[in-house]
Amino acid sequence: MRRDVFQAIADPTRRAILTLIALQAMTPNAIAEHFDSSRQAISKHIKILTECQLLRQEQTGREIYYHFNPRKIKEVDTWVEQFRTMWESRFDQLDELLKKQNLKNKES
Amino acid sequence: MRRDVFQAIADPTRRAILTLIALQAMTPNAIAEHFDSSRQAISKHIKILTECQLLRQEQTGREIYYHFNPRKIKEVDTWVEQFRTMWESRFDQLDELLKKQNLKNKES
DNA sequence: TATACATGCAACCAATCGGTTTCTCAAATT
DNA sequence: AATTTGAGAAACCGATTGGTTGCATGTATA
Repeated sequence: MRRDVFQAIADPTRRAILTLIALQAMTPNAIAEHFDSSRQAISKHIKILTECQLLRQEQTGREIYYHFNPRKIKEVDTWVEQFRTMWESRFDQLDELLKKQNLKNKES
Repeated sequence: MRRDVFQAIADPTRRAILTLIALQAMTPNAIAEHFDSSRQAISKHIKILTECQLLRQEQTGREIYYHFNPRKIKEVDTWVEQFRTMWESRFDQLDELLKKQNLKNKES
């Protein structure tokens, strides 16, 4: 049972659930109302998100409120981090770098 | 054929390929040497990464060099962005905020 | 206490995934 | 010209996925 964050956010429905829960903790029934799938299908998604700790439960009576855990989504950000400098260096910045190197070549 | 970036990076082998290619463009054979799977299995991963534009091809003779496309991985960053403020507001920062509010309450 | 409600779990199903082996094709090498 | 090499495509296979329906259980409510 591979249950890592990347596999969890691969599904668009699960990403939508996260966006929903991030705004406000909700019960499975309340979450399911936002989707066309059955309550059980949504419950399965919630289970997967909970198993990889993207959500945590808070039981009150017979209702279970699911809360979003920001720290876990940070793992994705950490992985993406290694590429950030690459898209931040735009073409014009690259051009500037090349110009400088040409200058340097001229000088030497 | 669902071919979005999130589904592409769900697989750990594909994430490793991206990390590899980000450093240097490589041919399928060169990539496959870094893994235990067969060349064809790696080729399938490359195909998926290419189809969602995380990689782009550059053919030279019979060899094909695969380049990393940073702009596409930015899509993941954009999605994660909506949660960033949530994990950046740590408990101590929240405590400070509460202290300030207490102060404000005292003053008023 | 009987009934309705909220939730989770199990069984089932078609589709997809990640891997393999085999084959084809074009380009390089001999 | 014959052979080797790099790469993609096809066929196949077991495991997993995402969905369904039906059932079990604990909690509120009439």
